Amino acid sequence: MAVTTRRADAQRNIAAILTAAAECLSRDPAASTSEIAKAAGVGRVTLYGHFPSRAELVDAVFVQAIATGDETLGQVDLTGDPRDALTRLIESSWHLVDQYRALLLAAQDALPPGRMRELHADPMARVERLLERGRSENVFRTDLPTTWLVSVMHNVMHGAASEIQAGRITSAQAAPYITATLLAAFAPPKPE
Amino acid sequence: MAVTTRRADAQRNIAAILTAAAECLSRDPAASTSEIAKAAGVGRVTLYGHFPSRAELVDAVFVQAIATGDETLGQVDLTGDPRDALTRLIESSWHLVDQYRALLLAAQDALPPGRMRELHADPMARVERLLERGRSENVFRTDLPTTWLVSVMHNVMHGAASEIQAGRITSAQAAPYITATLLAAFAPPKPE
DNA sequence: GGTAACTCGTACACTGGTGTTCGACAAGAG
DNA sequence: CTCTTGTCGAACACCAGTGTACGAGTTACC
Repeated sequence: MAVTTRRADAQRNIAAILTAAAECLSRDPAASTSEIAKAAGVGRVTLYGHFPSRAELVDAVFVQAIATGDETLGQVDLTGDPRDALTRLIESSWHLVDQYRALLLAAQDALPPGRMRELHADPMARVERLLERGRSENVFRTDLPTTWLVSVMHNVMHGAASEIQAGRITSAQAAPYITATLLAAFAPPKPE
Repeated sequence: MAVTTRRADAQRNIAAILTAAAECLSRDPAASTSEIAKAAGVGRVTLYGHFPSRAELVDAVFVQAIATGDETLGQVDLTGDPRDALTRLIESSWHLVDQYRALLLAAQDALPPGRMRELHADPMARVERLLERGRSENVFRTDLPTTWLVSVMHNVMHGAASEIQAGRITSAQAAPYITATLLAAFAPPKPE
């Protein structure tokens, strides 16, 4: 974008808008630009001066969230027994999902279809790589496509987030539930 | 509802609106009352004459869908090995989910929170009963709450519906994937 | 201190839906 | 055949949000 020389206060405002948007959208996925601007201590016009539309703002917020999230995920030790590695990865991923759930909903109906998946490419590749390794070591099942397993992981986590929001389970219970469920779902089918 | 004496054409129109709404909402969860009225071959005013608000219309459509769906589910044989019974139940449920997915999204943001769950009570009880039986026969795991297992089933199915919509799997593949995943997830943990 | 970049509030146009009102007209029930 | 019930279209008020235009004021930069 050739950010040649933004004035200092402009940069400060952009940052403020970004973090305010993250907060507001996490509280209410349908938060309006007015709310966000107010929360950022900035006029609505200023907001539109930096982000041409609400959609692009949401996109920017989401990009940032993915970036920091993916960085966290990058620090997870994925070596050793794939089952243990997956447990660690789930733990970390779950925290992120739990945290960014509402933001994700916001992105879902503000961004063009496919954009979400595009942005999730890196974290998804991480999971896929681990699953592939587990498959080659015969500790994960190979009778279902890897992409399906990734999808299951994704949906179980988001389902857990819904359960929490509905008050049926607590955030603390969720992680072990998810882990227990997915490890069983991903194990090779019994020889029977 | 004290349907004392509706005139015949009124009843016909109500039915037409209901089925038209089901169609429209299945195509586009955000379908407007104008679209629905037009599809029903009825004036918008007539629609409002029978349903006080869009929300109540969506509710009525949803109630109807649940009723017919639950009837279908009632015909599934749930006796014998719980794993086989679950397979059959998944098969039937999956068809319904696949069919009514968009309608469900419509209900999600037109109905007050909790209403959906309320309407899902019967089909959910059906699943729970089967799971409980399987648990008592030691073919389903007991280390996780039944409600959690129900939630997993729910989310895996809806995840599959998303995958189909995104064109990543086909409707035919979905059922066996779901079954294979859930049977593994619900089995008792290995003694190890 | 001059200048360009930036911000602010108010106001406005536009959009797309919801729900209501009106009066004229059609159709079913008895 | 009449009267009630229902229907129709067009028009309207309303709402909430998005994005734009203007002009005056402020702030950073050199």
